[in-house]
Amino acid sequence: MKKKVGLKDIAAKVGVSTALVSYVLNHIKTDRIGKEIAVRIKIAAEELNYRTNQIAKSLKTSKTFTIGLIVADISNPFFSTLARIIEEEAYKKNYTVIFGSAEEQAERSFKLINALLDRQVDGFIIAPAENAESNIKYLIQHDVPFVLIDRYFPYIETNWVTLDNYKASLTAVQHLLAGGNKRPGMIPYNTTLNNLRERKTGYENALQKNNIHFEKDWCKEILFDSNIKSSVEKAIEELLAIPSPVDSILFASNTLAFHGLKYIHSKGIKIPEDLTIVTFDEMEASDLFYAPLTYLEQPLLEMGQLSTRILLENIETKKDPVQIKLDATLVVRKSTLPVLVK
Amino acid sequence: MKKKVGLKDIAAKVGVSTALVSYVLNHIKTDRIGKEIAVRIKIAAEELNYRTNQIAKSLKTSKTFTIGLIVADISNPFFSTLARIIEEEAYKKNYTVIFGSAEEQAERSFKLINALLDRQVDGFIIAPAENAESNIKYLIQHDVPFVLIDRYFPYIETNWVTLDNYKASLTAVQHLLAGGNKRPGMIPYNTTLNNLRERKTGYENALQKNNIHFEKDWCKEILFDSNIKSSVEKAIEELLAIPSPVDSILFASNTLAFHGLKYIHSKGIKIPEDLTIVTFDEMEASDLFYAPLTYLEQPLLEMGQLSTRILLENIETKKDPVQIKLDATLVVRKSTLPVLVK
DNA sequence: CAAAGTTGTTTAATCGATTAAACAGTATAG
DNA sequence: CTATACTGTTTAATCGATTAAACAACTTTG
Repeated sequence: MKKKVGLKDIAAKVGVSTALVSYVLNHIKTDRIGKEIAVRIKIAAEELNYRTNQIAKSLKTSKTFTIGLIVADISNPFFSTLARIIEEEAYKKNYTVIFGSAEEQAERSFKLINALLDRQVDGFIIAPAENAESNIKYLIQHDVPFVLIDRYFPYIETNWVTLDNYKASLTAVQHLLAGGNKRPGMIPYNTTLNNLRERKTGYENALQKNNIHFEKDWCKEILFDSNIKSSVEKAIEELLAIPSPVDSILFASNTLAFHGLKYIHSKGIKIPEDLTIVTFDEMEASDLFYAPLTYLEQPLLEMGQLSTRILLENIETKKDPVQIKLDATLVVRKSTLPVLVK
Repeated sequence: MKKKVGLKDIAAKVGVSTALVSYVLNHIKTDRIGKEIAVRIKIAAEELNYRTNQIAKSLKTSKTFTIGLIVADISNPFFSTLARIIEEEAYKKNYTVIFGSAEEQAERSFKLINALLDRQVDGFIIAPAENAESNIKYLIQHDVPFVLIDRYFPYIETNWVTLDNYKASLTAVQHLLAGGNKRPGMIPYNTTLNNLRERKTGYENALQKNNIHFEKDWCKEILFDSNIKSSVEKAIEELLAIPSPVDSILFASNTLAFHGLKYIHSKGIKIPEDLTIVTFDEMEASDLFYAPLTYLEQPLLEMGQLSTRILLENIETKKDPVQIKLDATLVVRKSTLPVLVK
């Protein structure tokens, strides 16, 4: 690369010390600095196209104005949308975002965290993988500011922003019941991740509250790292094969719903006549389906902005942990249109 | 944050100079260093949980092992998938990725480039916005290594990796004609971006090669920053309103196809019986449609990996510009099934 | 008018590494 | 037995900023 312009070059050109240049360009001690020389320095900086070397600045100030974003998979629309929002919010505050995909693996996430710590990021926004508690504790031990997003660990006292998954499930099931369904089934994940478990709990408690006896055959968990497509197909098959089959299904994610829907469709099952469907997450893909899905929309904008703001505040000065649960919005579409006879 | 362990601490613990510690940990001058002391240094580093401060290292070596990724919109699946691939490839080589969304605005992209240059990124991978030539020239002037991806400027001699858009369109139109269509229409973008223009050129030349007179009413351009939904609807309406309407449509992107399909469907037009459809980009969303779309699949993995590798090579040592056009794969599905009578 | 305060600027240490060059001690060669 | 080469390690400069403290030259104050 070309040799870069430094404070030294400006100082030389104007005939002053680098200290003075630094003061002028950083608007420090403005009251003490000669007005005329300040102007000359600014002009020289402009003429030389000076840009401050953040690396040098960071070394001295131990602040990089950089945040690390670690998600399971940046190509997943949920995370990439968040990433966009976070980057935008960070950019406004002069921060820059480094990201990494941890692929749902705690070990990979640990490596990423360390790689970014080596680069002295000022803090992290993390959607932690299953079993990543140790990573989180590591950050706490090292006093690194961070905010968990989407997922959190109930016994670790820290910042997080997540959906109120329990409530969301409750809402969805209430909606199913209100539409006349008698035997709502669910396809959740089999995982220790708290946010996903709460989706299941919400479902169960909704049944309970409505005095519906919950049959365990109504709920088929999908292993997180299994072949999603075939597991979902098997799950649906089973839900419909029991003596009194479920009349509706709540899917715990758009991926599950996507595969489920394809299978249901291929079996000639009619939605919502034969089966009513609700899913978590936006499901634009079903816009083209004859029965667009009713879904629980997550407030991604709020989630991304809040987590960024909380992080930046924590970087400034240490605060008490903030824990936020946001509400999903039920977007009702054709897949849950009430059908009179069922 | 906790005070961090530095070379100095290791040096103090072992009773040697920081220089020696640095040599040992970086495997330099291994032949000269006492075997026993090397072991003691490594052990001490381990015990103290030493991690090198990349900022300090970068300042001295003027290398950050960081690359900047600038795309129009990281939440767009095309770019987020690329981002994932690029990050993965970079990670393998010990590089880290900083990204920014330029929102298709050259000005924003310029700001991002400078912000990342301030952070001394070693190079860039950029999907340039329309009218961003000046940004690119700026990088060339400053001798910053970079690779353009997806888009490029024909008169700027530099590295780029893109789809062979011309050929892809050609393939798509050939496919339409082979299926018995006589009047293929197209909905491309109205833009100066070369890659998108080539899609239109490919379409036109395909007609020419097959001795089909191209009616300009067969092609309705969509403004890049218009309200896509309504422009597409209007375009389709017009394509079908002419005396001899088109019998097939090639969409220049998945976004266009998505809105187009919704509209076509709402009008009760049958695919492929009444209208045959092909689109650029993956179109998983249509998996749930009664007629999944035939599409031109882009080799994202290759694109991402190649651009990353080319960039890293250029960072190592300056090379001659590499320019690569990759082939799309036509994935044939129901939307172009040959219909005998039309 | 001497002491104290202001003003405008410079000096020099520092952040945490890297690395060329120096150096002391030992081994080898002629 | 010098001179030379090698071994193992340290010294000290450096990357490009920041910033407390020093300083010289004026002003003000009592």
